[in-house]
Amino acid sequence: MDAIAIRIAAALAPHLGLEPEEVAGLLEVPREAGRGDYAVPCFSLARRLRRAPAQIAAEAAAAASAAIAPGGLVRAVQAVGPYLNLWLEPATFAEAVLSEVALHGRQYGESRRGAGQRVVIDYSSPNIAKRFHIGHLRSTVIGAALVRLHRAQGYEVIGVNHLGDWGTQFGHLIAAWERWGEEERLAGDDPIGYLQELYVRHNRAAAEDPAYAERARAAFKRLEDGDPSARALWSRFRELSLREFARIYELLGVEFEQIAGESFYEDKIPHALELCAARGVSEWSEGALIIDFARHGHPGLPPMLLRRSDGATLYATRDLAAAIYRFETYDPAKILYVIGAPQKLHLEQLFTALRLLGFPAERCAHVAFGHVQGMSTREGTAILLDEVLGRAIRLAEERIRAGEVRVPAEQIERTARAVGVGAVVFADLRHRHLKDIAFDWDRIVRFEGETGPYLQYAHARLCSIAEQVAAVDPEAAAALVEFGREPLAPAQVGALLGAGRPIEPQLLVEPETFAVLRLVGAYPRTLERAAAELEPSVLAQYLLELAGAFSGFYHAHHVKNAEPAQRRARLALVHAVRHVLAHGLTLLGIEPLERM
RNA sequence: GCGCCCGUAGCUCAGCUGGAUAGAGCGGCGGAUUUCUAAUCCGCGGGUCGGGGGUUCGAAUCCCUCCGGGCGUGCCA
Repeated sequence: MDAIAIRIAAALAPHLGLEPEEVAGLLEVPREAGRGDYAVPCFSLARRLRRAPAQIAAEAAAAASAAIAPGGLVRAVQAVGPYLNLWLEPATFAEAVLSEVALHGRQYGESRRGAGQRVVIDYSSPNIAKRFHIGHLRSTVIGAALVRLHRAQGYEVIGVNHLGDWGTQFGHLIAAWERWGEEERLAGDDPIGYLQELYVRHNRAAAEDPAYAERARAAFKRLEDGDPSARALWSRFRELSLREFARIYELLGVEFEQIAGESFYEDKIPHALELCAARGVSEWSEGALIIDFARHGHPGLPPMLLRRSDGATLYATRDLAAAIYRFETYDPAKILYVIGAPQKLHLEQLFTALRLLGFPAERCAHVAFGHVQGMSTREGTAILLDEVLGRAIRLAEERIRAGEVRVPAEQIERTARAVGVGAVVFADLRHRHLKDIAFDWDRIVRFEGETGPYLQYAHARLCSIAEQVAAVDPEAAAALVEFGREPLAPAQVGALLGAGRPIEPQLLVEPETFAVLRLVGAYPRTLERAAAELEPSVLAQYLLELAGAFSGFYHAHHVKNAEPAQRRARLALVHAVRHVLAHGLTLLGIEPLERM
């Protein structure tokens, strides 16, 4: 919980006989005006304090009201039934919030909660030799956001791209190549498209004629057994794919600490299987090696296959070897699997297997998301990510050129890219992601309303205000030059804020201003919650609220044309909002723009 | 068959550790610019929170059940 919440809670905590941290956890913003700036519902305290909620609220309100001092943060406390409603002194609140921003500077919002702990995040993980389609976007952007959110909480994060670069699918590919492969086409300008075509063709053939399926299985077995020609082909296909993916990752601003596909764990599989055998977890059944969970106290869980009857390993085997490797190599506090909801059973099996083997499986979590419907590579119905991003960027560029062009000519391309990508990324991150979604062109490349470009626009506007204020009032800009940048010492903050100082908080008291400050003050706890709940959408929704509140302020009040003292105070607000917006957007993987 | 997930305004979604009169955006209609970016803002209309039952002082939120949709369920990943 952040300093602001604790400061607010501190006014009530002693009268409730609780610690400020506990009260801060209960703090909420009443839905309706007239019920205070904040409220503490007392229901959950009833049992602990052994009194009725309404009585708790009434007594605490009476005691807290009596203790209110002029100039303090809390201006009034009122019990309404079981609620403890409180009104803040806007000037004191403004000072409190802006002090926090000044104190932490560009690190405002971050914490060291996770310091000394490691987190492994397994995300993106596309299959090689297939095109990157819109269904792969989710794991990539959610995973990348979780990586950044955890770093902002002080964790050491190892982002792993667990490429699908092994398995029977390569049997299909190799078999297809050996049957139909044309060297010229692989050397052409769309090698991945060609590989995918081969794969699809072989898969279809296998569906009708079991002989093809058999050849695919045999080809993978050869690959796994180290057959040189199979290996050479595989390695070539893999290189071509990585080159293709690199382009997309660059566009999305995604970097991995480790690109370790399933093949990386090939030589780690024996260790995993030995462990299973040694602990008595695995057994042979119908010629295959399995873990029969029913015999280990998990009656409802279907068995997990570790080795097929022909001896080849499976996805599950490699995932198990990967998890063991990660536990033994990194000793992580968390391992997150950012993988679609359809794989829930598979991960449940994996986690249960790890527990049976004696690993702390409770540290593993499946960050699941609904799949994009109708995206099948095999059926050729997938919409390519390239296509989506390309279209979004093109539309963004048209938009920039259509109106009054504020972007310098040499920046238009870059800006269009940021806006287009921002729209697509935000469209994916803005909601909780368990529900399946139907792909919709119009929705994903929208620039108005609750979108990425809306946030970028708010940010650009903030930059523009700051720039223009600096032009008309260089003294104001100079006075605030340290605010929101490097973290400041308390004495420096004191010199910056207060009556007669550069930033006078008593000038930041209008309702629209208060609404903005309340959100700025809530940023640290929002980041904490987004990371703890593994939900980038928590941050996305918050940023929409903040940008909305700022737009309300913008239309109600002027910065540039205000009186000098007022202008400085509002400029500080502008800096603070700009910082939070830029920081939050960056965490989501969206570039904050200065002009658009 | 069994298991899991989802169902809130015409559409897309917030709200879900139970709590005050269920909120946004899009779309529709009507407005706002002699001043900092109209990719903005303000207003209006729009809901038996899938149906039913239960627990509770109180249910969109928890439990049961039914309906609808999706996914998974031993040799794919």
